[in-house]
Amino acid sequence: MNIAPLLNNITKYINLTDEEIEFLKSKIIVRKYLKGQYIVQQGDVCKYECFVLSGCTKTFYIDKEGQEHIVMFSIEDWWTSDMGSFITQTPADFNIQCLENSELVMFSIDVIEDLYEGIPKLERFFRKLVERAFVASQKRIVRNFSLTAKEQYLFFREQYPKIEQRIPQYMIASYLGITKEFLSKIKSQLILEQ
Amino acid sequence: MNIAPLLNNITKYINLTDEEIEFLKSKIIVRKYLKGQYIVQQGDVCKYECFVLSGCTKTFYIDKEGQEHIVMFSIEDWWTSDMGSFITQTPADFNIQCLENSELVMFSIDVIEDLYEGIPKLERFFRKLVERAFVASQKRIVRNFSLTAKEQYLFFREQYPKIEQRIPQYMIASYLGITKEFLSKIKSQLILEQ
DNA sequence: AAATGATGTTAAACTAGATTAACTTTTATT
DNA sequence: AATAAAAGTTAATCTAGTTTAACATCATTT
Repeated sequence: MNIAPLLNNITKYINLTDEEIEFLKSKIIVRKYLKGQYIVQQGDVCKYECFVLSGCTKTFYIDKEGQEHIVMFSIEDWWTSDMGSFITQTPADFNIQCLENSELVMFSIDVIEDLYEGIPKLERFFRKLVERAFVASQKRIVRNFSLTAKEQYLFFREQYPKIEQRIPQYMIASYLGITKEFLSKIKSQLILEQ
Repeated sequence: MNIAPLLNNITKYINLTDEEIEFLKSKIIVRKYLKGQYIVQQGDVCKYECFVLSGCTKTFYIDKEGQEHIVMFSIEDWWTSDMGSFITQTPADFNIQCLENSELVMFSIDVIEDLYEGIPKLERFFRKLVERAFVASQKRIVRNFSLTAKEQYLFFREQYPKIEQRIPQYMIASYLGITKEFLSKIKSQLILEQ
């Protein structure tokens, strides 16, 4: 198992000694999932924070009308979990499902706590990670309020060009909070315009 | 200056010794603002993370059409800042303005860094604080996608009854992402219903 | 008490995006 | 190659929420 991408990700924010890396390696689990498999199911407690080594996941929930709403996608080098469920160990609001065969590094609550004990610097790493996630989430709220559907789609396309190619359009529509029919209309408008 | 509410807030997540409390006290600044004064202005670098001892603030941005969008309110016992600007020390997306005379504990970047050095446990405290802020932000995105304006208003009223009473309706409309006219319509519908 | 400005309401006309439904294209399975 | 299933398109109709504009109420200042 090659966890170099994880180490790269962590050492963007903090430095690790060789012993710390060994300690980290001794704690983590790498797991493979097949396309379609669930990492977390709405209603269950989310047991892991995950780092994506390869593959792609979607995080979504099913509303009271049975409609699916995609909250985020995660590809290589991203973290994913239902953080609300994970930190409080209460039932998850979200499902996390693999859209491709994927390989993930899994951090259980116990492992995370052990790591914070053994490598206190990791507390800083995760603080910075969540700070950035929070800022991204705030910016998304802002976009939802001030951009039209077309503008949001253009933003998405520019921001996540790699994701767009790997994922069916109807899922992108769901992520943007619009119907697949309307996204289709936006795309045909964009073609006419250029 | 009575910073008991701040200490209470921190000791919800971590314990502090008497020396640590003294160290903390030696570092922080408490500042008073008048109604209408700005704590942060869009375009400036956000210099402080703030804890509200008393009063009330709104965090908002002005979009390209000159329209104001309120992102959050903060009252006693809440934290506020433009975190994106603060952690990267780049120009702020948001304004933070006092809606009432307010008293705030101000943490500059340097002070925060000193505190992390002197009281490493604070790293944990702020991690947990931001984790919760992130989860709340995610849940807000979910509500934006799956609730009607009326449902969102009812949720707001239930969740933040104290805030609703202190703030003009048109600001609540802005926070909910709807026009003041439509909120007015919703309210008159609610009166007819009961 | 009058006047000004800020806040809130009502109603008519409008629009971005949803819904429905029929159809086409692409991909996967036998 | 044939079939089925999944993904994407088009168009007509509908609706939640916006826009505009006129008016009403409340609070503050003189």
